[in-house]
Amino acid sequence: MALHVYNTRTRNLDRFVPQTPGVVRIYTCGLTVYAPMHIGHARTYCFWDTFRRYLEYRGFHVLSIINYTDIDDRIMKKADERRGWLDVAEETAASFRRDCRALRIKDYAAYTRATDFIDAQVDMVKQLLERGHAYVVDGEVLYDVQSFADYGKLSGNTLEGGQAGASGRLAEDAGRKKHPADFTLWKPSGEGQPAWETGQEAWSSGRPGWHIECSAMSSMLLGSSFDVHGGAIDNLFPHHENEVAQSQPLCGQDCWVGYWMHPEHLDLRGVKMSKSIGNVIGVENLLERHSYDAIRWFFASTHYRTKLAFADELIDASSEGFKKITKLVKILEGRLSEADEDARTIPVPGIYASLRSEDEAVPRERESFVYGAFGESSAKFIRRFIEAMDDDVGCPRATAAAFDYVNELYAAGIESSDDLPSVAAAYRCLTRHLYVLGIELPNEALYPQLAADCFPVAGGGEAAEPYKAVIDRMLEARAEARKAKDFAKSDMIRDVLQAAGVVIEDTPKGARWDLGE
RNA sequence: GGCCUGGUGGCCAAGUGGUAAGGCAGAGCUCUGCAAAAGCUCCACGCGCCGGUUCGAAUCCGGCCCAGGCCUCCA
Repeated sequence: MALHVYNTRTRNLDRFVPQTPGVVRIYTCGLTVYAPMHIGHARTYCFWDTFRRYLEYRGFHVLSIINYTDIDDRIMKKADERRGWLDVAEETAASFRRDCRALRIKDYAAYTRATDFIDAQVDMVKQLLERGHAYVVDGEVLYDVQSFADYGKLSGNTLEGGQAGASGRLAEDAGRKKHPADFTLWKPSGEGQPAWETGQEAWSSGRPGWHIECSAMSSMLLGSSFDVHGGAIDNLFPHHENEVAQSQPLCGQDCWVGYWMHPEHLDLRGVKMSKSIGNVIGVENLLERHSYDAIRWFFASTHYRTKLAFADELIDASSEGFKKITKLVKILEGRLSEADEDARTIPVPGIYASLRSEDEAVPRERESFVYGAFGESSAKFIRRFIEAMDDDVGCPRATAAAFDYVNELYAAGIESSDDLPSVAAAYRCLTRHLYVLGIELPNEALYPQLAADCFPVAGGGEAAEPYKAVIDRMLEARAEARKAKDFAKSDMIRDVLQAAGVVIEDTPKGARWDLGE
């Protein structure tokens, strides 16, 4: 099976074929930068990051851009005499970047700001007016939805239906709008608000409407037609519907955007998170309570088009299982690090290539994951992983495959295996695939190719060094005491270490220790 | 009023015609001086309810019940 994704445009699971072979162009609707990133945003952007990582795993070159809506009433409301609206926008954008990095969301090729593309937006409004898709009322430019036959096709909201609930505004807009669904392309700015000159008589100065930004920026940077347009489910209507109405008539292509993908929302115990209810959890706050990898694993455990029930206890439960995986990685890392480079080198390269099907883009791995004692398990895991991810980015099945893989490795005795090349192959296989899910476990010495693609580690790992010698000495003393069957003494030593947060496990090869959480 | 999801074991969650993945929690066993870790075994005769199609349905069709979302700024 080749990669397929659910396409909102066709309401179908479509085979994923980018316009330019080997290159995927993605535009993602970003935030309106007036408040910091919250847990819901985190889910959305973690999904897009995983999607991007999987495309890259599959051998595609990905060009993805994201926007900041930096001109908005809510931003201006936050401004005061000390901080102008642009400062508010910039500060919020900077915090978004920080939060994204903390979640290991890879950098986008570009972060566009709506106010940097005013000219492109004005130009687009002009064209829409010329083509008869828009009209001017009192200096405001409105899009004429009835001029676009396919209006409503993307979201399923037809112009005929859904007017009852809008009756209040209907009266208000009567005589101004030709149709209640007509939306703003450009509007005059209020008193003291930022305004741009357009050089037009009928709509000389003002600011852009929300929908025109994304249309203008995406087409300008990615081309008149591109592969994937993202955002989250709430953007489907009206935002994406309106974007199509604006862009399709001007793009000169049969189809403006090939694939529309809409990740579902996250909700808190059945209640939608919203600012009015006051149950918004910021990313910063979340990261104080859970590690980034526990969060990403938790996100991966539910399909992106399924509503995700969120609660701290659910992340805790999920990370209980996940720990078993990261723990194995740590154990393997420890064993491999102690060995010479020669002893752990994987001798036969290129076996991985045999797992590819002919018609697929070529994964860039050159490492031989499938090797030696655990090769069978690794091959099975890779097949299941690809099968799951090819089927509409099926992360939950990919995580299940990872659990089974890890269980098989444990069962095959990898913990105490002296066949280090085999251990190294499994280690790479596991960490490389966790990487796709946003779990980064880089080790410069053991897997430099992967480490090069990971975020730099913020030196926490070395903190234990000064204590290592002391702990090792105490464990030696404990081993002697156990040998002499002086269990009172050996348990005492263990208690002391445990009180200090050192977790001890006895293995056939001696005691193993780790710093607990 | 219109449009649209979803209801799977104590909890989370996969699974779109072939006889219920995975995780958490729970039980027993093995190993161990003990503990920890790991392993093994067990844990939904049933997938909201009622009908129907089919050799066969959690999966398709019809009806019903329930929960939720969107139609207004929202990831």
